[in-house]
Order: sequence, then C-alpha cells, then structure tokens
Amino acid sequence: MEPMELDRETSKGKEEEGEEGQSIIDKRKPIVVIMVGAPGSGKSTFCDHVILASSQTWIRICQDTIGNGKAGTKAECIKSAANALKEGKNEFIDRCNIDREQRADFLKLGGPDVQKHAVVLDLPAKLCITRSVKRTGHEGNLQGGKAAAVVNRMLQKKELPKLNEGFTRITFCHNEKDVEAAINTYSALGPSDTLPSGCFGQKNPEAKVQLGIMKFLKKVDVPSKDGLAKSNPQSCSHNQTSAEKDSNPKMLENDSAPLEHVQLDVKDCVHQEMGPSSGSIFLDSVPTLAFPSISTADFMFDLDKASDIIVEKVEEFVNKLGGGRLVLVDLSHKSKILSLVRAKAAQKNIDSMKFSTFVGDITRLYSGGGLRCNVIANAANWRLKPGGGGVNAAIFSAAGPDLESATKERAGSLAPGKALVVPLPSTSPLSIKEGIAHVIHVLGPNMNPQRPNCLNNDYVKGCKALREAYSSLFEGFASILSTQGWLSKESNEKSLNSQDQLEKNHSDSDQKVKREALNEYEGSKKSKVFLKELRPDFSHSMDGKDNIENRSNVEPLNECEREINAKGSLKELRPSVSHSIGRIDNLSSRDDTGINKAWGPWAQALYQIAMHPERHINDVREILDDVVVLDDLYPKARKHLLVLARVEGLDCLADVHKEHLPLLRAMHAVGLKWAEKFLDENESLIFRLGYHSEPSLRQLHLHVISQDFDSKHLKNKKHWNSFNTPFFRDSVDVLEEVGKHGKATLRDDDSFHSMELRCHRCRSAHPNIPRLKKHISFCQASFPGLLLENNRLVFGPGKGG
DNA sequence: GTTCTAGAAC
DNA sequence: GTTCTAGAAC
Repeated sequence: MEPMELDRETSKGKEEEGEEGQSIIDKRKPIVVIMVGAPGSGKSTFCDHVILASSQTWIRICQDTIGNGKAGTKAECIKSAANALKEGKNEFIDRCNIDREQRADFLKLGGPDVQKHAVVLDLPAKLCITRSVKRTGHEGNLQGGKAAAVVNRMLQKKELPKLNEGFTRITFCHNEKDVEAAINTYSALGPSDTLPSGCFGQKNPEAKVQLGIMKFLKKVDVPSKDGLAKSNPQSCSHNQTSAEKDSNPKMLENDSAPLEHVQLDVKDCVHQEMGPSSGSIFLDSVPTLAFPSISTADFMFDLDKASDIIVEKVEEFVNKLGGGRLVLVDLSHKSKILSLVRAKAAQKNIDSMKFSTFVGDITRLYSGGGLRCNVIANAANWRLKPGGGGVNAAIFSAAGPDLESATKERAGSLAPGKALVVPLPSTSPLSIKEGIAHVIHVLGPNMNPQRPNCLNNDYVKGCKALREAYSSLFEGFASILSTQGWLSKESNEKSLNSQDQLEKNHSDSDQKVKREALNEYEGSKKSKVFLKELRPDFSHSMDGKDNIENRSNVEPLNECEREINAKGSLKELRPSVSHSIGRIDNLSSRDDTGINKAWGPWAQALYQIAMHPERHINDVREILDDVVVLDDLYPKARKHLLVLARVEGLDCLADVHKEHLPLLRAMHAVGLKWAEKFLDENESLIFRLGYHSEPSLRQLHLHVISQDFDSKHLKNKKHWNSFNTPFFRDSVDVLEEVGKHGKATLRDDDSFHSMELRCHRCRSAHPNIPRLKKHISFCQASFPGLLLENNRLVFGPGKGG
C-alpha cells in the first residue's frame, strides 16, 4: 500500500525554511491524533506501528497504562498530552474516544497551534469482540468474556467524529486495508509534511443520519479496489473491499479475524455472512430475531417439510419486517435442518442480510457467538414452563426466574401454532449478558408418539400448525419492531393489533396486564370447548379444516396426565375406582371406537363406572341395563346423585341426539325415582334434575340435586353457577328439546362460571361464596317462576308444584 | 373434577 | 391480620 500523497505545501515550507532560517516549530504544527475505536479495534497496534516506522517523534498517550503502567484517568491523559505538546511532540491519544464528549477535552489541547486529527477504526464489531475476547495480556486487562460485553456497550454509544468538533482531518478505517493505509500515511509523514484537511474514507454520511434506514439497504457503498484514496476526499470515500471478497460473497468480512471463536459456520453459510459493508453497523443495530427450528427436535417433525415451511414463512415475512433480521439457530454444525434451510433459502434468493442461519447456543448468541440479537424465540411447551430439555429448558434456565414470572404474568398456557411475546426483565441474565429484550414463546405441532398430543403423522394438520407457529412468531417479532419504530407505516398498520397488545402490556396497570393474561388464559380454556365440539372431526378429518388451536388442550390432558393416571391419582377420588382406572385404555386420544377424546385423566371415573359398574359395586346405588346411579363423590347439597348413561360414545349433552331420547327418559325416570325416595325420607327437600352444558367428567350424567346446597363441597363460584345459571339444563327441558329438535341447547359459555352469585330463590346477589351460603341457609323465599314451571323442581308430597 | 396456595380483597 | 378467590398443579 502506497502512502498517501502529501500536500505540496510542505515542500514549499521546507524551501522557505532554508531561505528564512526559521525554527523547526514553524515547519509544521504538531499533530494530535485522537484515536477512535472500540476495544479490539487495533488502536494501540496502530500507534505502535506508526511510532516504530516513523522518523518523527510520536508518543502514545494511553489511558490503560498512564498510571505507572496501569490504567489511569482521562485527566491524567489530558495533562500528559498537554506536556508532550509543549515539547512539540506529535501524539496519539490512545483511548476509545467513542463519543463526542469523550473527545472534546483533547480537542482543546494546544489551541490553534496544534493540528487535530482523528483516526477512526470503525471495524466490524464482531472482529473487535473476537480480538478482545481472545487477547491475553491486554494493558487494560480487558480480555476474555467481559470484553465482549464492554465492546458491545461501547459500540452502542458510538458517535463518529465530525470536522465541526474541531478536527482538521478525520481518517475512517473500515477494514484492515484501510488501517494499513492509514498507518503508512502517518508513518511516512516527514518533519515538514502536512496531511490534507477533511474527511477521508467516510462511508455515506447519510448512513449515520439515517442509520435506521440505511443499514437495511443492501450494500450502499460502492467498493473500490484502490486501497488508499488520493488527496481527493471524494475518491477515498470508500475503499475497503477487495475484489477477492466480492468474488466470494460467502466469506465473512475480515479474513484475518479468528472467526472460529465466533462459532460462525463459515464453510457453508450461504446465509450467514454479513455483507462486506455491513460491519459493525449490522451487528450492533439490526433488530434480530434468533429462532430455533420449531417442532423438529423433540416433536420429531419431518425435517424436509419443516425446512420448506421455514423458508416459505421467512420469505413471506422477511419484507414485512422492515429492518428486522431473522436468524435460524441450531447447536450443531452438522444440523440437517440448517443445511436444508440454507439450501432452500439460497434457491429462493432470500436476502441474506435479512435471513441467515447460525450455529450456536441460542442462550449464548452474543457472549458465545458474537451474534447480537434482541429477540429470541423459545420452542415452548404448552404450559409455558421451564423444563423438558432442549431449547425450552435452556432458555428458561439461562433467563432465570424473571422469564418465568414475566411469562406467567401474560399467559398460563399456549396453544400449538401460537406465540407469546414476553418482554424480558432487564434483571434477567439473558438481558444482561446477551442483550435479549424479548423472548417469544412459540408452540409447534408434535409428531412424536412419546409426547403429548401427537398428530400421528397427520402432516396436513401438522404443516398447517407449523406454518401458523412461524406466522405467529414472526408477527410477534414484527409487533416488537413496530413498537420500537422499526417498521414502516404500512408494516406498522399491519401489526397494529399486536402492537396495541404490546403497548398495553407495557404501559398499563398491573390489573390490566393481568386481565389480558386472563383473557389469554380464558381463550385457551375456550379452545378446550372447541376441541370437544370438534371431536368428531378428529376421527376422520384429513381435510385440515379443524382449528389447530383446538388441540392446545389435548396436550395438557396427556403428557403429564398419562403418568398420573397410571399412578392412580383417581385413587383419592374413589378408592375402588382407582383399580380399574389404572388400566384404563382411553385417557389417551382414542377409545374403542377410534374417536379422539379430550377428557383429562381425572375425567374418566364416571365413564369407567358406567362401562364396568360391577367393578365398582361399593360405589354405586343402582345398576340397571341402561343407567347406573351413584352418589356424587363431592355432593354440592345434602342429596346429590348422578344417573349415568351406560352407552359408549355418549360423553356429554353435546353428544345427545334424537335416538337417545328413550335413554334420556329412562335417566329422568330413575332420577325422579331416587328423588322421590329421598323425599319420602325428608319431605322438606326439593330436587332439581339436570345436566351441565359442559361437564368436567366424561360420560353423560344427570344430576339429581337437592336445592339446599348445604355442603362443604360447594366452595366456589363455579360450583354454584354450574347449578344455578342456564349452564344447568333441566332434564325436562332437555327431553323436550331433544324430542323436538333432536338436540339440546347448550349454554357452555365460560362466562356462566364467573357470573355474580345470586340466591336461587330470592335472586339476591352476594359478594362471595361464604356470604351466599350463609344467605341460602335461611332464605325461604319462593323459587322464581321459571323454576316452578314445567316440573323443573321436584317437591315433596303436599308441597310446591 | 379437587387441592393447594399466592395474592387480592377486605 | 384474615378471608376469599383464581389459577396452578394434580
């Protein structure tokens, strides 16, 4: 690299000196070169090179060593620099000087008699980090793991110098060649030589002004092979990129950087490289979502199909994300999903600036891999809880309890195909060490028979769910970008809803946040309802029409529950039941008829009794051909019976059709019979017979319940409201509706369970269950007219009616 | 379905 | 401080 051509004035000055016999001071003002650059950018090395090669006297004012070889203060540097200037020495201010304020005091040195230069080592952040992390024996003891954090923090404050700060000359170096050229320029400087004023090697100045926009445009700079520019500032505006790099776009910038540390998969990273001009800007400023491949690990989703979906979804979203970048992460260089995705993304010409793959630990992207991401995705479980292994366990573990609590605040569960954005508290180690600001939980479909809610190779449903999962994930990311002003207006509008959601979560009161979390939870509860409604679909639907979301609650009923069931959690429920429960076939997804079931393990007891009452002889009151009668294990009144239908496939009222009318009549008749039997014993009792619109226990059962509701087991709103709102369907009405329409009207809206508590007699409202119970213990008001009609209530002889 | 319990409500 | 509820856990 040839040194920069020197200004001819200098020679002229020499001649004048000879003629006029002026002192050496007049030859040229001393130069203060303020070095600007992050740790690891090579400032000290730069100075050392010049000092060694130059014929002039240069001294290096280094804050890291100024205190008798140890780190000193800025004030010491200034003092030392001032003294050196008095002696007419040229000097380097070797400290980071990363922002304007840091530089200001040094620019005041020596007044106008001193030339103020800046040399900006604006090298890729990754390179600086790599160097800092790897170096040993650093003067300032900035090395190893902490260096990465320091470099990063410093680069965030970076403020490139401008002439109007007081510099007469600024040289920008963006790569090793620039650095080499600048070293040569300063080394070659003779006693009377002066370097031209102005900015040299600066990238498009607008890039600084509108960093947010420019950094996402593809290579704004036009590479030039010239190395150092000539005296014309224009010509040296950018000179970093060699033809060699251009010819091999797969190479990461800076061949000299020891990239293996950064764990970048250089060899085969079609999508991994930063463009030659991306440098530190890219790394530091681009909002980046790192995400693992969803469902392909433990959930055993076919890799080929998954990679198709990843690329398809990336392609769909990559342009909606404005400045955002997506990075698919996997642990191993041998990752098949990464290579598949890379190949397919390359085929589709997806912009590698916006999507790349990365080999590394998703919890250590920055500290372990130098990849700066502000958002990571978690392959969550439905419970949104730690554990399970893989990415989920790793992320929860690395994030500490903060993530769990932040998650819990927002939602209690997650449906397949859905994502949940969780702002990560700044106290989380993942935030502190890795700079992660958000975690997006996402749940994908499961193809692993050993895991809950297996789709049994149904890739129609599976692919749909996986597509939805990625859409949800990327939308979540977009919502984060939009709140941070990264998205265009159009994009913002697109993600307005999610933005709203986010903003609420961030700014509103705790109560509101909780309410939203509750809504989400309620939403997932609702999906349970759907699940059951759609259950027939499961038996034969290959049309993929069913709502993926519906499956969310299949999972909870399986993974954990299967084992619980085997251990007989229902033992407590009813000792004699447990024996058979332990052998139950069908808490899993299929029963004998091949119909998928959505019932939890706790929900199977009645079904078992109905199917095999002889095994529960101690628990039942009466066994008939078509019904079984038993006491409710947790009676909500003095008398509370259940009349079970002994028909397979009749799980609840929703399953009831016209052909079941005789059975319903039989159930009603048996219920009445028992009510009358109790009335014989205690004529003050009043009974009501009916069904829950959406029962918790499997197998159609008729409640026969006395209206005293005098029971220690009646404990909460749900208990009360399930018997005292339209959620409770009177048997007489069900008979009528099924007779007329072939089905009963269901009132399975969740809202019934949270309705205000009203006395079933006088309709007075009460603030809580204890107060209500106290009230009903003495309220003798007559029942509402509606209940008195149509024999909905069953009274003792000579009463009511 | 129930039990347990944290935290809200009082 | 106690009561009560809602949600998690089972």
